[in-house]
Amino acid sequence: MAKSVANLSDVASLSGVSKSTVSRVLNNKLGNGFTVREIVRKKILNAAKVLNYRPNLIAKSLTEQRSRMISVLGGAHALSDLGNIYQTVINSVTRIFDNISGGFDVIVDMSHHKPDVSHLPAWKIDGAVILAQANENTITDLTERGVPFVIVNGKKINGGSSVTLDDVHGMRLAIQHLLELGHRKIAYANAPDTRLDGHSSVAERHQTYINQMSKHELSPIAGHDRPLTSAVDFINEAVISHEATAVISYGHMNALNIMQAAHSLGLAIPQDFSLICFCDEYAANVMSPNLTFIDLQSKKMGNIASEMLLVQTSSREKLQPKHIKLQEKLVVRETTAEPRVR
Amino acid sequence: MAKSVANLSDVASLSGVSKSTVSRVLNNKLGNGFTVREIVRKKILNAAKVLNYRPNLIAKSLTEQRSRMISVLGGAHALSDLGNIYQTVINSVTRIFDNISGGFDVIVDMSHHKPDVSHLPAWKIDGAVILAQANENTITDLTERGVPFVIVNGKKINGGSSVTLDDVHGMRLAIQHLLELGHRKIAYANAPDTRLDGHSSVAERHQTYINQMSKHELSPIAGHDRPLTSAVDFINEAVISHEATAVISYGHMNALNIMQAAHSLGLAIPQDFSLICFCDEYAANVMSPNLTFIDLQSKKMGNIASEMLLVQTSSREKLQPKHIKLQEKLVVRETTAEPRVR
DNA sequence: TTACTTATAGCAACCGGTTGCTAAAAGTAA
DNA sequence: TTACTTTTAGCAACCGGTTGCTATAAGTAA
Repeated sequence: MAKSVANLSDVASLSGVSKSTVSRVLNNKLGNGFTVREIVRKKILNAAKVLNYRPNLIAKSLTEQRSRMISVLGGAHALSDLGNIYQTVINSVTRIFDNISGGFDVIVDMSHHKPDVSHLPAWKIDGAVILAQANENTITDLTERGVPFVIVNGKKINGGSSVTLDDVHGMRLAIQHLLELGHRKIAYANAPDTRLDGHSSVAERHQTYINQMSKHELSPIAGHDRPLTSAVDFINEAVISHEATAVISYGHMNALNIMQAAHSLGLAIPQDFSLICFCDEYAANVMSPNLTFIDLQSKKMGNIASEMLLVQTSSREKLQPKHIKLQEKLVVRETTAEPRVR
Repeated sequence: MAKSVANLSDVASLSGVSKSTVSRVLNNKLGNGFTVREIVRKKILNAAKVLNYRPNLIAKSLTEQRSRMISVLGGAHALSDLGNIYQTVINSVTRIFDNISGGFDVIVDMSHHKPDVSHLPAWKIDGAVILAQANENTITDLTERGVPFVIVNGKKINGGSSVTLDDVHGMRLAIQHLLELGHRKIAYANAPDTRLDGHSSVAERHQTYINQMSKHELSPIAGHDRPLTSAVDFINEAVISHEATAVISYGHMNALNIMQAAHSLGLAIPQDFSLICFCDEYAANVMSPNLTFIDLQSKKMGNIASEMLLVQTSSREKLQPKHIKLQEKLVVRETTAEPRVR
């Protein structure tokens, strides 16, 4: 066997017609001044099957000037925490594009790039989903090449669409829920240090916590303004010393640590204090007891991002970018309750 | 602006030489009967910079007959559990290929494929890493196209290399450790139902548990032969009714559930029972208290797989596949101790 | 039978690069 | 000055497809 895989010419010579005829038949591009007799058509189809012909997509995209590849940039974020929302986003993006007829391949970039280098793959892509953020070079690159992109859960950028979350609203929901249960001493477990540098959620949730507490004439509980490093220390300070009856946690990993620490300190949730955290349904579901949480709508973000990208890639002219902000939702389960009377 | 991105011809005409000269200069393919004057060289380099020229990798790989893409198949496995070993494998594979000079792009396939369809992307790839398993069509495809591949933590397959774990040895280590501490009633928390259908680790760990117990003339504790669905039920049965003093857990998610359930039942670890689980360092590190675990060597698997693939892709002729089996290791931390005297 | 349509299929250029080979210019020895 | 090397760079084919246009065969009306 000289060549392991057959190409168009092989099919053409086996069926005794020209390359162009084979191409048109296999791609069903009849009409437009071109036809074949049924017998020729059968012969070509048969030859293709016999030779196990697969079009070389590289050659194809060279002529078509499109690759049918969608790139997800920043996939490494999905590997950084146990079960963060980006995993869910990736899941829903791939699921949607997999089901498009005509088939897009979704390729996820997982590399850990230098900050000053474009993240884009060197080949042509038809669109990109950016998780959280991408460096400036990547954006420039995208813009220059005219590749449509959608940012998921990150800052809006000129030239691209975005789907973001309303963290202010989410924090309000959390505090309101706790207030309604009767809590007054509400602590906040801030993001750990390792969190994506300066992701807006860190500042927004924290700032809103402060604002809302002050709006209700309550004082923030000590510990809110430092990254959470030791959950045990945090509980000792906020819950034990300062008598907080509820804790709002930046994310599910914080919540996990706090739950474990509470147990080791002999505290029960929600009997000794209530716990509420920001995360998505998937993360909340694998924890026990079932967490009360502010739903980060990750699946919905993925779906919307995909739809937006799909519209842009299939349209011939360049469309105006769209920006969508989703409302976070409160889901009440087992870790919040009325405060114990002390 | 007619064209958004410059191509070889643009650079050629701006610098007043031919395409071929530009190609050779930009790729540094001098020698071999070809040279340029320094002045021409400078001119070309400059023109390329001015036009912000980027080679079209699609065209390039068409002629070079290689794409410099490595595909990781079965990435969806990495999204199924919180922090499973495949995340670590993906991390180390991308890290290694990113650092190769000449640059490989690692693209991770995350889609949820039908079982009867090849997982391979439709374009040419230079190599593949298969996480756990791939369906038959994918393997056939790989073989026909002559793409070298390495299976990580899955069954060996003719035509490809593999890196696997010795689960028998791992389970022996776990049991031996517990025996040495003085445990005699050792329970096993089997994989949950949702675990990759029939992954060999499920059967191997379970079977070895049975064999080792019997070898030491001990009886398996009830519950070992059913998938773990409710950790509370499991503890009630194995630890409370049957007085197990130690639990070996199939994976870290089991362990997490068992720890939470233990707390809710008022049992302390390791005071009331010891817990040991199969997982990798990453998963073990994010749990508290620090788990005693059988280290699944995920980073090492990723590294070895990458090295093997690298050798195969860079060699001209087809190399003999290699199969490597790694020893799992016992890491003793805080969740195992001598059994309490009852 | 002739003239004009319509059906059928191939030619050849092109997508954006790479590379074997050849041609022209410059250098060097005799 | 002539003859032969060496330096320098371009021609054109090729990778594996797509597609506008044209050529030929067959069909139909007059």
